[in-house]
Amino acid sequence: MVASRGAANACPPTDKACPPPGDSSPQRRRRNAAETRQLLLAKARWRFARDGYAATTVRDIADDAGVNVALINRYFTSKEGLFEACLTTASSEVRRDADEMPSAGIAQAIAHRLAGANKSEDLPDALLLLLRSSGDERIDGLRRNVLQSVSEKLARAAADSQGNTEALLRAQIVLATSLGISVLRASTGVQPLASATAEELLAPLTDLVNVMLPPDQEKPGRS
Amino acid sequence: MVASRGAANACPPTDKACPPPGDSSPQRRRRNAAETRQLLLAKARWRFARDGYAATTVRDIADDAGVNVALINRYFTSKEGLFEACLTTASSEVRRDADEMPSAGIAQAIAHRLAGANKSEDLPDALLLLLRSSGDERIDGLRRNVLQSVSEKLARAAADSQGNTEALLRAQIVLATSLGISVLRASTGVQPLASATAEELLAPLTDLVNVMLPPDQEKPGRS
DNA sequence: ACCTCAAGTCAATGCTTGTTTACATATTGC
DNA sequence: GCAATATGTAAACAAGCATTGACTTGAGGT
Repeated sequence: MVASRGAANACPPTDKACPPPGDSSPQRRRRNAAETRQLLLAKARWRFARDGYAATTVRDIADDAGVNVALINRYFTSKEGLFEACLTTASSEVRRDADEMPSAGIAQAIAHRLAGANKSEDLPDALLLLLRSSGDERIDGLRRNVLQSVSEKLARAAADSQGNTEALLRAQIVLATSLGISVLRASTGVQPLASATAEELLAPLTDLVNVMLPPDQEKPGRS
Repeated sequence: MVASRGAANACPPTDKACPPPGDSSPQRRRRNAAETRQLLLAKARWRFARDGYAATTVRDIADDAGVNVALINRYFTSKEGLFEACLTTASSEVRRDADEMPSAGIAQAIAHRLAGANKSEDLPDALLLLLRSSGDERIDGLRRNVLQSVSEKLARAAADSQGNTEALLRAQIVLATSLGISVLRASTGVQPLASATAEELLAPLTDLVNVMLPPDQEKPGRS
């Protein structure tokens, strides 16, 4: 708390001893630009999603990747460039996922994505990234665009007719639920939500999606 | 983007020209410890909730309050102490609000809180603060405790019988929805959610609460 | 085998940050 | 009014930050 003299910052936001997953790269050629670029991207994405932009230092990312800090500036020109690259890849993942969203079984898809039970497992990180800001206006615009179009796709996937404003609002509330669950799971250990499996999430989310994104035109009964 | 040489940080996370509300304090005695302490607390809470812990500088807060930076350390001993003070006040507000939650009309209460249409208006900030971390384990424990107990209260307010695990999970999902809506409204301008009024939020939230926190024992029908 | 250039490292550099020390000034009890 | 003290200010400190240019080192073509 009170360092003897002029302690600038005594808060490691994430335990250094908790590195991003997938640390064991079996055979990695010692010098391969494309490979280390991808590695930096993956580690950065994990840190940014978990700790936010400001709390993440480029040295942390470089250490996670096991390379020198200067490579970040070489491959991405700046910390902000790296963040933008992370956001771009995450955005396309989320967009693709929203495109593949089936009209039936939306809740199941969401549950599996949130629990990270899917093949990729890093989709929760992609969602979290959409809530992190670097402070740059242009990059924040990207975030807003993704969220907007995903919510529109979600609204259309349910009731594919008119661009009803309330349908869009409801879709954004479902999106807010997904984001909120991601945040709660990642940054607070609230139980039982934090360690709920996809199967356990499925039942509540099914009810939620059914009532918020009604496949038929008429609203559900409101007691 | 690329400052000529050794530019450390070129990212103002929040526009300096967008100061916290309630800037006009009509008559303020020039020297009043309790008053400036409260002022610092209010401005800090706004910044922390909006930009997060790491992206907020003590100089920003002091400038918002119109006082010298050193006063933060005088009254709160450190930046982290100030953050903890913010979190403590916000926690008690959220706890009190959860206590006053009526068994009927939960959705209405949530909608009004989220839209900031209530008297206090700063409850969305209190919710956002519960998602912000300084990296300190002890303070993060406070956050977790509040979220846990609020979700338990929420679960009991709906179905006040058994401490069913699934009921708790559902309550935490409702909490996640509230937090997600707060974040989306505060940090991304996604429309129509960002500028939805309490009245517009009411209908969807009523459906959501009715299905997620069933007042009766039997589950709603799942198609 | 060697030469070359990409891939990676090292050691500053200047800036920002949180914090503190020394100083100024208003307020209050007498 | 006058000291005593609470309240606020200014300047400086040390550490950490992102960034950069000059350097080493390894892989691949000839």
